[in-house]
Amino acid sequence: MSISEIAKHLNVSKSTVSLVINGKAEEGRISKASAQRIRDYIEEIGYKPNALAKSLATGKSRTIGLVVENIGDSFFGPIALHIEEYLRKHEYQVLYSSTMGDNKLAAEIVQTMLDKQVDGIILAPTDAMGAEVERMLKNNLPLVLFDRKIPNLQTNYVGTDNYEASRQAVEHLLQQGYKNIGMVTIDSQQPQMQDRLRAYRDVLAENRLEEQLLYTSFLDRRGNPVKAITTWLRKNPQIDGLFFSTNYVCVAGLKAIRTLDREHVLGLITFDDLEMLELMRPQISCIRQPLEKIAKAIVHMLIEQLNDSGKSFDEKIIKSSIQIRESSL
Amino acid sequence: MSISEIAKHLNVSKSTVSLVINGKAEEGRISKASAQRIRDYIEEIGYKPNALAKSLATGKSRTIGLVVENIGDSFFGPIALHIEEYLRKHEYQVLYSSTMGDNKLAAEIVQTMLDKQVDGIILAPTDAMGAEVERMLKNNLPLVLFDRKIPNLQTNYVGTDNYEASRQAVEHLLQQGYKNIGMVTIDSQQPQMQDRLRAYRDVLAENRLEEQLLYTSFLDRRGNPVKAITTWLRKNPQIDGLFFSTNYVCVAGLKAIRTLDREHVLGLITFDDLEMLELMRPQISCIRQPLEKIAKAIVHMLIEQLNDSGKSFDEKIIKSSIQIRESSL
DNA sequence: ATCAAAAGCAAAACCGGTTTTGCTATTTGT
DNA sequence: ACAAATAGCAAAACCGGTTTTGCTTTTGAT
Repeated sequence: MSISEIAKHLNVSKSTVSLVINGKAEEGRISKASAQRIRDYIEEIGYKPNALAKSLATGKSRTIGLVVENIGDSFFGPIALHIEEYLRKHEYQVLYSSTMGDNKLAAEIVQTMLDKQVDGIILAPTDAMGAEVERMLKNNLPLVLFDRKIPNLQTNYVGTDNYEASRQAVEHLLQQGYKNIGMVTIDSQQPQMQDRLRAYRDVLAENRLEEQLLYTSFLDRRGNPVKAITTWLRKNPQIDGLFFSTNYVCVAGLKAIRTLDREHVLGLITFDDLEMLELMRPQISCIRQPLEKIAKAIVHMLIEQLNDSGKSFDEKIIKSSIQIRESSL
Repeated sequence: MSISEIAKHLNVSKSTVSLVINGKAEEGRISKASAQRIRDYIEEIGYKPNALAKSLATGKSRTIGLVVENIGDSFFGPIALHIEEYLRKHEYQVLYSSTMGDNKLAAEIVQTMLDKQVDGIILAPTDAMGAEVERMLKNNLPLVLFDRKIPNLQTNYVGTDNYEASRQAVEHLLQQGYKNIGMVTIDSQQPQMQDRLRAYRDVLAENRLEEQLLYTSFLDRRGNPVKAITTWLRKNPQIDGLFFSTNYVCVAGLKAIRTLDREHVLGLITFDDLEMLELMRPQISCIRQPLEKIAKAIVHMLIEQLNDSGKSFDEKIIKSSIQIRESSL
């Protein structure tokens, strides 16, 4: 049932009904009697406005686009949950998509969201989204990047202290007495991955140790990360400590180690916590990003920009904590 | 830039532009020359139609509402990913929300989605959503329930063979020689949980064994499931095998077992696979639901109803497989 | 040469709302 | 008693599209 039908039924005009519904009876100078009559009828038939029509008229869709790499991932999934919960408090709903790291797909997704007139976008960009992001900025679209930035571009951003936390992780392994520390990461230009890598390299260089790096690919189906890590570890038996750059690399790494049955000689630490990690024996230390805090900061930053489009860009780094779990070395 | 501005610029009418954009130049009898001129200009300025306006006019939003329990969960997250991917093939986008098992919240979420004129809804209902679901059915809204049904209500539904798979799980433990098999589940009326429970009871009864049941609550924050399970196991030292009813119950159970340092005496099997499960020692068997297959079936069923609103309700049970991982008994 | 059919498009109506404008009837002020 | 102010609302314009209708003009057939 539409507003016009209601108006017709009550012998008033659309505008009158609309004003009453939106609590503008006063300023629209609608008599209390008429207002009440309209409210009663609305209540009686359980009228719910068509949000599309409303959005078209007001220019506000009360929908936010959330673009992540993979909603099924143990980092992005919970982040998405918290983002959704915080956004709900501000009466926004979420239109989401997973890019799976695909630039072309990511660009399409963003475009579709813009077509659907989202009021803002929360984006974990793929590594070549500069053009899309610049377009959004030019259109003054409320936008918050998270997890990773676009190099050389000023935007709103929420992330963690990738470099510092990674340094601590690697230094922890050194303090534990491991001498040949390897790192497994993905072959990606994403800035957060580069920072984690740089931290590893810096710490090793400062300690005059040799790097043992393995890049694995998770994107194309042909690559088998577990196998790659297994082969690499077999070829480098001197490695006694490992730093994984992110959650799914860690899972692949652990599988590889299991194959080799060498877990007892490795000191392990990974970026990102996984709930099951604390159950593993030997235990695996990790860098834990405070997911809820990150989500809160993202939403807060977005809401600020929604309320003041002239606001200058903001950047918030949320510190991660090192979760030490002693391996039974 | 809007269609009217384009029309004005080219000295044609809105309708002409619209017809050309939508590939209806032929049937609208627009000359090839005009059509090309319009197409060229569209291309030049990179015009993208306002999807809201389009939806309002056509009555199709090309958006599907996806309501899950928790998008951060290792079952719902990956399911959501696959649903999104399949829906994209049909050019639908996803508006999602997590209910966290809250009936009131779930009802609100569904209402907001309906207000936003979603073309259909994919729903893992909370345990008291009968009224909402009936309303949607009455409105002939394309709807697919999954993971759990509403008792006594005919709807589209995709799920797994909870009862059969659970029976196999419990029987597997028996075959392994475990004599006192307990079950940990949530205190919920959700039909899929009831089916899993019933299977456990039936198998035990058939074997004249005594039930060892623990219901834990994950909903209210005050309950501490790990502690509850720990206490229960301590009080029942005779238990030598455990069946967990779902993924997060399993995680809590494993934590409890770790506290007791009793893992070596327990045969374990859980509903739902977790990627890290295969890495645990001792290994934990599981019932693995084929997530991608389930997602595919859900989307297929929804698309069918979108294309034929008169279609009768369908129900698809996707078989789960038992993933046996031998515990080092 | 004449008339019907078809081509080519403009205009208008519609989707369901919001917001501004403008008209009439009643108050208020003097 | 009369003008000005205000109350109360209807009507219209608008958001940005789609779709139907209807008006000219051209083409084809006889």
